[in-house]
Amino acid sequence: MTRLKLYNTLSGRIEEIVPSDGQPIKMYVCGPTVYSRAHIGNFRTFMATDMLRRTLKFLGMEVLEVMNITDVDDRIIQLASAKDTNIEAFTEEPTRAYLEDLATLRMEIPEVMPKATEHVGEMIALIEQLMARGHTYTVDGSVYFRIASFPSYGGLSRLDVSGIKTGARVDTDKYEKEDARDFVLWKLKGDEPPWAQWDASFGRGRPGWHIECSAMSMKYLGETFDIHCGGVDLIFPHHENEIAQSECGTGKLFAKHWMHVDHLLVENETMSKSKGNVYNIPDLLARGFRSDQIRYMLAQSHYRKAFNFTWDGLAQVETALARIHTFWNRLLEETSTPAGPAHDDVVQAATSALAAFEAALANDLNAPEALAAVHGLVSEGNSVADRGTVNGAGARVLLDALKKMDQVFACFEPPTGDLLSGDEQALFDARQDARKRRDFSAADVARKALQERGVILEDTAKGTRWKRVRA
RNA sequence: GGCGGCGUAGCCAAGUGGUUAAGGCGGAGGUCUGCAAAACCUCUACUCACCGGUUCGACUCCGGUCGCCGCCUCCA
Repeated sequence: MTRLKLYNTLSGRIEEIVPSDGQPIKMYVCGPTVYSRAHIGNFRTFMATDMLRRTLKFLGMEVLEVMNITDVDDRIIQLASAKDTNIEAFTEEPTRAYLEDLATLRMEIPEVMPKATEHVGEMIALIEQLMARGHTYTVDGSVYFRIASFPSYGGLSRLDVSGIKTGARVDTDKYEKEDARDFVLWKLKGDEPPWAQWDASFGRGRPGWHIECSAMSMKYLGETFDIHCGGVDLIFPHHENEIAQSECGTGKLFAKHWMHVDHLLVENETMSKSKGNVYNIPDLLARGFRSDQIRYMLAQSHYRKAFNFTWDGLAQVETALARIHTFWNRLLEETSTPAGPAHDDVVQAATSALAAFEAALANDLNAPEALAAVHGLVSEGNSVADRGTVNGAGARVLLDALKKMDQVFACFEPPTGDLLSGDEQALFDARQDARKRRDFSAADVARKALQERGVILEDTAKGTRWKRVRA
């Protein structure tokens, strides 16, 4: 079995992912905070983790993935209060929208998607454990983690935390801490509404942000698990804090492997509401792009490199992906060609493309290189098809290879189900009639009319095909 | 200031201490076609920000310069 080699933030090296005997690969992804619709930057990260889990499966491994839904946080409480509602009602829509977007992008649904509010008990238990082991202190009823009690703190981010001095930063928590590096595990009941408070042995209040990931990951994956994923911005302090509270709570190694996905920029700028460049999935769909094109765009980049989203780039994706779709359709048609064994060069093309594809992904999820293998298959396949040496069996071999690759990219299969409208169908038929009469000027009029509606025609030996392009 | 990353053709983007520096988009020419589209063929970086160094040999390793970016504070 080919092993996946993945960069590990913890060691700073590329290391193999090896499942514990008989166990699935256990991965945790820091999921969305459901206070508004997730944007394409969020999905850049989640697309990378989707590619990770699909690659693991492609390489023959089982996967157990947990992705949390953060449904308690200051923004949520604030927004829900302002709307005179509560957490459950307020987060319902953003959560639904998130799941809808995941489906749109054909991301596999993680095996477990726990909500923070449903795991406050586990968080309290972990905090009690930390208290018992002497890693906490309490100020005005709020419980803090004492970083001084965890000497290896800072190992993930390689930050010299001693430089972070008390009072050296703006403390938005408005709670007093012994040391600025310390972080809150439990916030004492303040002026938040009753629906944002929970009872704990150490006082009524609400959990800090970091504790939920520790509690939920360990509940479903065990105290030590394989891969922990998230955006690069979470390395510090979130993941650093997770490690501290988890390892101090259990005395065991928390996550073996840390995968961090770099950010997405829009036209070379960071996304921000003031710039008006924060796009979400419905925004892109509204511009006429299809979900498979959006998926291809997000999946094509290397996860450890900043990805620059541009409208021009998305337009380039349209053409590149159309080439693959056209090839797929061509193979479907060729499979009905008379049988006989597949030619050697066809089998060879499929085999070597698949090998290159697998090797690329196994090498730290090198998506661009994997895509090169896909396009290589398309080129060679088209080439032999043009030479007429692809019979039904050969086409099936090529299509099987492409389908195999699509287990990871999930956007190579041409969109189906799209139909011509009545008007369009009438124009299409009229053109076919005109062509039969060899009245080509009439035929071209019909084609032009269809083109203006975004329908492009292709006359082939097996009939006339049509496809829709962005108007 | 500290830590880290990036700079490859018109655009996007891989890559390696040593044969012709992947692939896609775009462009040029050709084949095919009623015309197109699709596809195929040929061409499109004598060069990998710049300057030094190490080496038999560097785009790939080291040092420096310039430029861009991220983190050190909530953030995918």
